[in-house]
Amino acid sequence: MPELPEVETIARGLRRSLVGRTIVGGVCYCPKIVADNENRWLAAVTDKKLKGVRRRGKNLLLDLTGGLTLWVHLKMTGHLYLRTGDDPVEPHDRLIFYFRDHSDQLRFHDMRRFGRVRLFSTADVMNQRGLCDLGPDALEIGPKDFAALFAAHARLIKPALLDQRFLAGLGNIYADESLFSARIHPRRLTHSLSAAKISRLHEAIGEILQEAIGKMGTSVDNYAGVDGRPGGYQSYLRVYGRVGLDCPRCGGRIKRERIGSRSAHYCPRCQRLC
DNA sequence: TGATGTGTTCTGCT
DNA sequence: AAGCAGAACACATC
Repeated sequence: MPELPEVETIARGLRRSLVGRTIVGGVCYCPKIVADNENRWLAAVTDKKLKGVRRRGKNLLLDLTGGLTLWVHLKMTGHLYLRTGDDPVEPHDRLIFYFRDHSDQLRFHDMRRFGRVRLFSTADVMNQRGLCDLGPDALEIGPKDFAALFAAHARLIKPALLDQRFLAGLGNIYADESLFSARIHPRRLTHSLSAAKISRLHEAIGEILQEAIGKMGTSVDNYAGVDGRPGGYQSYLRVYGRVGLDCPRCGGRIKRERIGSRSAHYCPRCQRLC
């Protein structure tokens, strides 16, 4: 499940491999993914050059010449990767862009078809729901704004961290890992945390996201970068997916519990409620 | 065969 | 108003 570090890794891969290149066409095998008039849409990006790639939370914005921006959300099982014209189309490839001068292709692959690739004018794209209502980016927010954000809301911290309107970029993996690192119980209320805990959580989120980006993301459910290489952070996970194993910090037993209708992994011994 | 998990949006409730 | 619960989406995996 791509979260901020995986999306950032993809953004960097695209910047390295495709910025400056011109799209000469495309094909869509799944109208739902483009959520629009597929033919008009693909025709509109033909002969446009990829100018740059931006990331907002878990969203990717591919800025094209002609004042156009492709908005990509990978949701749970979306992938973006490079192939050549010699590579056979794979079963869940949903959308393929062709590039000039090479046989290179950018493919959007999505087993479960929750992902979206949509085209907007660059001026308009940030007004769309899902972008205009994003909270501050988890990697960019400063300590003071972070503390103010938590003080301003009274809600369970785990669902808050997953709410992209509250803070943008974390998903289940990094939310659980960050709470573990800061020794905060996932049921704590946002406004009830001490200044020291808030500060520690802010640091933990920054450290964990940066470290995960350094490892090119976490590969669970087949995540891989645009070059097809899996990430390496899965070896460093301390609570996510480790139910019943020993806590690496205190030796307690890691628990999984439904909190806010999502699974939360934590150590009940070193992440206390009070 | 059927339950599960996953991100987001939507609806409806308190 | 704010936050929460549950449903819906789609499908491989167990």
